[in-house]
Order: sequence, then structure tokens, then C-alpha cells
Amino acid sequence: MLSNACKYAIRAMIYLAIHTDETKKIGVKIIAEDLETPYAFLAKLLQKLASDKLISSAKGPRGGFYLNDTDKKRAIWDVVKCIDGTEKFEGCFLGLSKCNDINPCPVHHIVSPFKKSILKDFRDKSIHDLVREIKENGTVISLKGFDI
Amino acid sequence: MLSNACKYAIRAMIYLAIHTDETKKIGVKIIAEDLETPYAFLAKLLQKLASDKLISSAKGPRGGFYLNDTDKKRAIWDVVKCIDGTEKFEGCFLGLSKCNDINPCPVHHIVSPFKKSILKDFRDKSIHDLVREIKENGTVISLKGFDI
DNA sequence: ATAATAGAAGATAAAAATATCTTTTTTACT
DNA sequence: AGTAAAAAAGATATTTTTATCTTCTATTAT
Repeated sequence: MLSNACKYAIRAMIYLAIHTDETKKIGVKIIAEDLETPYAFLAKLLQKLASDKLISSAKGPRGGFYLNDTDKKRAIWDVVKCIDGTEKFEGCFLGLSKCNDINPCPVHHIVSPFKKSILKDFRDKSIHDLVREIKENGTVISLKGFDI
Repeated sequence: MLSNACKYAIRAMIYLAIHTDETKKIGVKIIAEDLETPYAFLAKLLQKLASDKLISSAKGPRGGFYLNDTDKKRAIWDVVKCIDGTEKFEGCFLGLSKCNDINPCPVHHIVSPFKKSILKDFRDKSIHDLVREIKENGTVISLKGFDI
């Protein structure tokens, strides 16, 4: 569905939401180890997220990446847009440029409600909401370092 | 969502369901032109579908690709399996190997119901069903050569 | 000031997906 | 039999995605 890049980015974003704030930053190395993602690749992704102002960063000793309160209000959708772009969720499932509700492709009515609903959730739910939900539900999360 | 390869393959499959049978075969060249897909690439895909017995083919003059009645009963899911594999729809949205209903990833409960529902539709609906539905609904299909 | 730390930026490499080209095999038609 | 049509098979090329490596810059602590 999503690219590896985007999966890593979302996982990193959730990880940062749980483990960091202005006073507590974490370096790529630790994050990559905890999330079991390739270090250098994740570094690039975090740079991209940072340059797009989705996450915050600080250089030098005691520096690292973190989410401030504004960052934590970001939607998952912002991350997807930043890394993968919108095409994957907004475009036609069969890649037909002219496909839409009035002029549907053969699988449009199968796939369309799904895409709309996910899109809504991904747009409406902030990273913060997500983390809160996760904690409330008390479910075990398969994200290394966040087994609650 | 799907790879280009898989999109082309599904479109070709529907195209063949509409335009061919044992007595009427169509060559890759025409199909590629009609579907506006790259000729040689589509040829490879059709070969793959044929070798996996999802579609039928005949060599030589008046040969080409076609769907017999058995072929037309194939599900969209068979095509996806053949070209893209199952991982994309069966695996975790965030790529976590341990994610499942009991041990869900942070977006599992957002994504899971839809994956299940799409999967069911794709498994249950044959290409033939799809074509019938399309004809019944009388909707215009953005698939060149099948604007009804 | 300086050394160490950590992100930023840029260059490079490897793998996968996409796409094309060439040759071979099968078959129908004359 | 010979020829042309069309898929099958194999080799090659291009592009994108994934990933790594190296150098540069900013910051902190000593």
C-alpha cells in the first residue's frame, strides 16, 4: 500500500510522539534501532519531515529529533503527503485518469468508499489522537519500545 | 495501491472478458493500443497471466489472447495474486510483521476493516460478475473501447 | 577555543519496477 | 513447402525506490 519510506516515516512519527518533546530529543541512530529501520534511509526521511516542518530537530550534542505540541497535532495524512504524495489515495485504483464517482472504473464502487473513509480518518486523526487511543485501548503495539 | 503491472493486468483482463471468447481472440498490439498501456510490457504481463492459466492464448495467424468461460470466472484477486502477490493486502499497513487483530499496529483498526472488505469483494467477484454489473449499472467506463 | 556530537546536504550504490528489443517457436493460410 | 502472424522466451535498458557513504554545518560541553 504505502512505500517503505512512508511506513518508516509514520512509525517514526508515532515513536517520536511517544518518546520526545522539546526537552527530550532522540537521535536517528536510536530511533532506527528501535524501529528496526535502515539508519541512513531513516535519517533522510526525518530530514525531509523536518524540512517540511512536520517534526522538529536540533543539531549538536544533546540534539536529535522531537515533536513539539504543534507537531503532535499533525495528521497521518500530512506524513503521507510529505513522503508518498496524494496520488496513491486520491487517484483511480486502476490508474484511469478519467475515473470518478460519475464516471467510475470497473472497481470504483468497490474501492471508493474504502479510500474515502481511510482518507477521512487519516486527515482527521492527529498523531496525538492516535497515541491517546492506543494508550486508552491498552492494546499491545507491535512497535519496538512501545509495548504497553 | 497496486503496481502499474497489476493495474494493466486487471484492465486487460476486463477488456478480454468483454471482447473475446474461444472464437474471437485479440493480439497484444490491439489490446495495448486500446488500453493505452506499453505494448512490450503488457505482452510480458499477458504471458505471465497465460502461464498461470488465468487467460488463454493461441499462437500463429488469427491467434491472440482470449478468455474462455472458465477464465471469465476468475476473481480479481487471482490477478492481483498473480502479478503483485498477496502481501500488499494481507500484510500490515505499517509493515509490522507481528501486527494482527489481537496485537494491532497503531493504524490497524482504521485500515483493517477495509482491507477485509476489499479482499472479500476481490475474492468473491469474478471478472464475469464485474462485467455484468458494469453493463447493468449502465455507467460509462473509462476504459477505452468500453464506453457503453 | 576546541573537541565531540548530531543533523543537513550531497554523492554514490544496489535493488526492484518498468519498459524495450531480439530471437525462437507455433500455427494458419496460400 | 513456404510465408507471415502471433505468442513465448530471453536479453537488455531505463527509471524509481531503497539504501549507504562522505563531507559540511551548527551546537553543546569542557
